[in-house]
Amino acid sequence: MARITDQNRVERLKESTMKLVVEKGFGGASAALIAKDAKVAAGYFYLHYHGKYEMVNSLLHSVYQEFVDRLEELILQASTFEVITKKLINHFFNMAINEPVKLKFLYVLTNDYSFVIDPEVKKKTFQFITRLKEVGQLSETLDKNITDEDLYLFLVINTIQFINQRFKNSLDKVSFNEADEEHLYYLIQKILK
Amino acid sequence: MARITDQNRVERLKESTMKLVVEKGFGGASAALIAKDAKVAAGYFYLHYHGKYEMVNSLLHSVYQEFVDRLEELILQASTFEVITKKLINHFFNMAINEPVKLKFLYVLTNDYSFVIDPEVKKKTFQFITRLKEVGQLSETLDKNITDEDLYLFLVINTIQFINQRFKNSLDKVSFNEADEEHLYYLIQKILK
Amino acid sequence: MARITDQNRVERLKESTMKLVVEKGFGGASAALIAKDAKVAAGYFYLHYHGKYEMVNSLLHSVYQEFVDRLEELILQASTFEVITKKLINHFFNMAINEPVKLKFLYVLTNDYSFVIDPEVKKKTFQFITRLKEVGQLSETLDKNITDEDLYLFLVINTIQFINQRFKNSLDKVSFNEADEEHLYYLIQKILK
Amino acid sequence: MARITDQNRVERLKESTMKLVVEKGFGGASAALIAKDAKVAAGYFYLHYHGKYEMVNSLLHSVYQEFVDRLEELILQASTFEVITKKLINHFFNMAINEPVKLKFLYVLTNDYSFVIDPEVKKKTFQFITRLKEVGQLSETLDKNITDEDLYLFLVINTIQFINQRFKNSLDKVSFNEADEEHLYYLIQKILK
DNA sequence: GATGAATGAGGCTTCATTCAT
DNA sequence: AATGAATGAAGCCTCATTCAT
Repeated sequence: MARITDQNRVERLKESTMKLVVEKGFGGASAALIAKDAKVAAGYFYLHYHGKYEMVNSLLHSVYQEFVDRLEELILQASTFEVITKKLINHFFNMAINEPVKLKFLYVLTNDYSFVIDPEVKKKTFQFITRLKEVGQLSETLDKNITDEDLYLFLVINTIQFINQRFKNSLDKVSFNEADEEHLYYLIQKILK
Repeated sequence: MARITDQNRVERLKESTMKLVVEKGFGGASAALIAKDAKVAAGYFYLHYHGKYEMVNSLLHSVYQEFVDRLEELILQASTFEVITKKLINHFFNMAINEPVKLKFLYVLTNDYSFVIDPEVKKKTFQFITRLKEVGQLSETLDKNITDEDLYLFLVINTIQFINQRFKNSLDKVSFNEADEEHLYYLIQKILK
Repeated sequence: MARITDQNRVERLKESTMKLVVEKGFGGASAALIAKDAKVAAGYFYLHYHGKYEMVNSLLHSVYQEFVDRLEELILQASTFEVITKKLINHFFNMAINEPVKLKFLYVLTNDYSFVIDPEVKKKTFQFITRLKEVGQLSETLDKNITDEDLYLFLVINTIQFINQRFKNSLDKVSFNEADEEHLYYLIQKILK
Repeated sequence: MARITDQNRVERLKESTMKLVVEKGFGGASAALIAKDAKVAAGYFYLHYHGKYEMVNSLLHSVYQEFVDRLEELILQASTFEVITKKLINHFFNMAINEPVKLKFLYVLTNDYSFVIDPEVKKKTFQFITRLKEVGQLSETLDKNITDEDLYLFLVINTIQFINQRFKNSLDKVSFNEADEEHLYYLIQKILK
């Protein structure tokens, strides 16, 4: 019971942190504000993290890790390049719909020189990307000129940018449908050929 | 008569601001740090701006405006879609080589929910983008399925992301050559067809 | 010619200083604000005073001195206690009408523990007050129980308070007429008998 | 559970604020100085007030309110005009003896154009003054020519001025005895008749 | 004489963090 | 485990003052 309460607290804290970091930036999201939004005491998160930076960084990594896990999962399922690609794009669209704050958080912090994804994690990510590239090239569904960086750029970064461009340009709630997803996939596969 | 405003001071201030905002984020780039880096008195920039936010925002807009001006210039020169596209990509590569900090600054702040490009400026930008799309579609060098947002995403955002991915992944000085530019152009034209 | 210009500058500076010290207090009346209001360069008054405090203090003393001079003049004219009293009250009402800012300035700074009238000047003032008391007591127009301090309190401080109470309680321009002056004189003479 | 707000800290803060505002004026009493004098952390009072001005203003109002409360109390006790008057004067002498800083603080800030007593409070005060005037006039112990403003001036402002004149003119500790109080009462009742 | 750009000490305030409860 | 009162370093900014022109 006590355990459950605690998990709720931590969960609320994470949600509030992501929301406020997105809205106000790392500096603008004060510990007091986050705590208040999460309905948690000001000093609460020092029981779980060493400081504000560590908390945000740790959140960033767990959000990023989710993506890496999904990427790994897709690679290991050993399906075709097209399917993997499609499913990866779908992964981000699902986030956009179900956890928009999380996706915005990922967007904001990955485009920042003061937060850097752990080199080990990045390395592992690129191992999967390399693997994916090989899958594509073997089946001749991927342009030979495309490097790992290109693949990452168009598949991952671009998808995140596509969605966030929508979030930013509209003042209302943004909705994404299958047509949007198809459209983006259409564009991306054109590059990757 | 009194001293004339020293343009070198102002210039140093701008450079230091961009550099530190890139390195440490808006919050991490303290006024004292910026002033020190610019070899200027602590309160100096309050003679030119109303506050730190205003200074950074104003810098962002003037950097963004440079891009818009270049875009306008290219559109008005009435050349082909391909030439305009190529020259636009070249514009960012030139920035990457000659003014890397400025490009990083543009990258960081355009990917942030707490800094927003003035709607009027954004609107004007998209008028040029629309114009460019029309040029492309008339000459049948641009895929009909591509929207304004797509064009902006692949031509502008993507180019900035491509370059910054390089900056981030390498610890050393990054250099770009014509081959890189060609490569990116090759990829982009594939999408735009 | 140059001399005339200069005198105007200094005069404007004094007026602006008094006005702003009244409105915003000593701390709130910044040197820049005063200079701007006086249409004078920011560093101008350092040619005449050693600093802001010195300027305000010197102004206070010259305004206070005006009163002392008037008091002396009245005493030396060797008229009756009643006439002197009436004319002293009239002196402040004239200030209220013709130089309200000056009177407010005097009011504000004399009711302040951080500005103190020079002991020498105060001493001299009380010599005149003592002299006045003697005049009153000799002619039996002044209550024997009244001390120097009482006389100063009711004649000087009270008159200033009477006028400033009016200034403060009304939002519009305040006007004083002979009836007001008569009324105050009536009240004061009741005390002094 | 967390610590309970330490009322001693708050009390010390109030004392130090009043003391330093009296000694150095609002501008001269810096937040750091006040905090140090109160033996409290630099940012402490922002937990209780929104800023320095608000703190001082709030203090002024609570000090002024004490006087209004006393005035109300005296009016409601339905005694004679003379008794009320005497007790009111006594109220200020008690403050002078027991809480001299508080009285100086009241003196300094009520004689300042940048601090204004809340109009509602002022209005209520004058309702009591009017009531007092009526009491005086009904019992024919108050001169019919005396207005509300006069009554306030001589009873309240004057008493405060009388005491503060003493404080200012003497370098040593000032003491007040019953004779002083009698003396002032004697003078005031002469006016009010 | 007069200006006003520039300085930098110091003001007000915030806020990450600690710790008594 | 959780709270929130308290701290104080550090942030942003103002402004009295200087001095090159």
